[in-house]
Parts: sequence; structure tokens; C-alpha cells
Amino acid sequence: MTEAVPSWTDERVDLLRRLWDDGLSASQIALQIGGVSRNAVIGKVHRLGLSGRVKPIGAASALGRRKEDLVPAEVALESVVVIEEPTLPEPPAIVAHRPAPDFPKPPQAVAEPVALAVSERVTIMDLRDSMCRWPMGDPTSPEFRFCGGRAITGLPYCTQHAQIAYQPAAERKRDRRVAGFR
DNA sequence: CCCTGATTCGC
DNA sequence: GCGAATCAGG
Repeated sequence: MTEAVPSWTDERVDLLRRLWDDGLSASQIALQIGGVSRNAVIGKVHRLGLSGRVKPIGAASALGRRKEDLVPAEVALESVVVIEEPTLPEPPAIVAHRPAPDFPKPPQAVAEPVALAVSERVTIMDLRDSMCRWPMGDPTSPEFRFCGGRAITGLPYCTQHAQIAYQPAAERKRDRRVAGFR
């Protein structure tokens, strides 16, 4: 049962096409697809002749855009959330947005909590820029914390939680990939 | 330093 | 065809 790294199968190429078309950056696409580097993604993109997009929205830093996007969980906390910017940025053009108001806790313990248990959890007060704002616990509880991990530029989450929040919309019925494990 | 895509070139 | 290394840039 070797985890043979899938090559550019039709499905993966199709996913690449859609994500690239959606404006995701090469690195973000690489994270989404998994098993490939951003260079691999870029290389494939060029070989497919997909280069030259109209809108490089993935380059948050390159656009000088703030990566503060309101997620559902934050909306509930909006009254408490600090004012980062007077104007609110447009929502991210990501694929399947599947946010969780609360941490998804299946009855059967997943391997993930163990791997993420050591994450530095922070309060709303300590939540700084480029920190993962994945909600942990009851937002109304004083014990509420955010993940606080290193967030991916352009995304409100760290790599682990981004993979949970932004799972490839299609073709994930049986391809259950445990986030934060590789 | 963080990131972006583009290109080269050995495999 | 593939992708790491590298380049050029924000």
C-alpha cells in the first residue's frame, strides 16, 4: 500500500484548471491538490498553456491587500472583533468554502487533534495579523480561542486548517485526506 | 522576509 | 513531460 504520489491524472489536471481559473496562486493550488510543489503547479500550468491570468488574486501581498477576511465564526464575534481596516475587503475567491462555526468533532477521534494539539492558541486579544483564526471552542465562552498558528498569506487559516476549510469541492467523496498529516 | 509567476534545463 | 532551481519582481 504505498502512497504512490499521483501524477497529473485527468482529475488533478481538471482540478488544477479550475483552481487556476478561480485565481488561486500556484502555492495555494499546490496545497489544495497536495503532493505537488508550487513549481510543479506552475510548470504544469505552462505546459497546459494556462499561463497569463487576468486576475492574480492569490497574490495578496503583491496586491497590498489585507488578508483579513471575515469568516462566519468571526461574524458572530464582530462586536468584539477589532477594527483592522475601515473598509472591508472583498471575499476570497476560493473554491468550496466549508467553514465550521465550531470545530468539527467526530465521535471517533481523528489523528488531527493530536498533531495540532500543540498549536499555540490565542485569545482575540492576542490574535495578530497572519495568525490562523480558526475558531476553537464556544465563541461565547471565555475559554474561546483561535488557533493562532502561522496563517497562509491570503488566507485566514494556517495550512492545516486551510485544508479543512477549503477542501476541493468535487472528487472528495472518497478521497478523505486527513489534514495536517504529511 | 514574506510572497508571486516565468524560465531554464537536467532528468 | 516533469519539476527543482533559479530568476525577476511586488
